[in-house]
Amino acid sequence: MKIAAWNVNSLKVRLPHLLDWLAAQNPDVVCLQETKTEDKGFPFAALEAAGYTAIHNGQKTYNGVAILSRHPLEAVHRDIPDFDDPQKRIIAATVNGVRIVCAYMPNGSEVGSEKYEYKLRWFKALTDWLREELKQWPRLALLGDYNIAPEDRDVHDPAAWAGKILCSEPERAAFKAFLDLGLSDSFRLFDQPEKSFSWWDYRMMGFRRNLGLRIDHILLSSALADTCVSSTVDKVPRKLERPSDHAPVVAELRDQ
DNA sequence: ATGGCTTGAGTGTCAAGA
Repeated sequence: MKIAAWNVNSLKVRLPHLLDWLAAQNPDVVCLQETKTEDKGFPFAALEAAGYTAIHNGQKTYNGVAILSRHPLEAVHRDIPDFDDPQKRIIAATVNGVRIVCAYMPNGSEVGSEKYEYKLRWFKALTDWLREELKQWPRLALLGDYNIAPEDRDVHDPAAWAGKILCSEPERAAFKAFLDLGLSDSFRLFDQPEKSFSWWDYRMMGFRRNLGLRIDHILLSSALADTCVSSTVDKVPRKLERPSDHAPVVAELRDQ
């Protein structure tokens, strides 16, 4: 089973790229972040025609997450339970016995800001919920835009980013809390090229100069990590006209 | 140089992203 995550930065704008990418890569499951639309604006019909059923947790202008699948989606769940949050950042479902959790994690704006405090509270709530999900679903994948670069090697200029948003120690500790649940960063299960990133700033020719961060991740429970045969970043869509600033990340799982 | 692009909202210009 091939699973993927992609922050599309507006599904309305990126739908042609998404449809081309689905046809080229034929993933079984795709988790989308920043659809930036309500359910009524979601392109269910176009995705159905491409062979995908979809579920969406939509919001106007900001956020919005979706799961696309070639297989039936079961036990659909939206939002973090018992966490009061109007922002639509979580959708989950079970596909072929694998619990898929799609997350658009908060950006945080600036270290010390209100949004940063929200970010840290949000991560704590997600971690607490995942601990319970893992009891019910030992085969679990957490995919999406984490808005955290876990290590200095995930940052093009670690000195410039030291202590800054996406790289601060409390954020990295929040990422490590996922690992402490027994999840593995699928990308680091394999040898990877130096300076591998998943996001590049639109400004300053960030992509051409590879001034990026690796902030989009696929974490796998131990039962799933044992079946993982590859984990990569697909930079091809980032090279297109009018791209998302994020590239899709992809992991392949051996069938059980 | 705290800017630089892109998007959605809405039609002038700003918030938000990372």
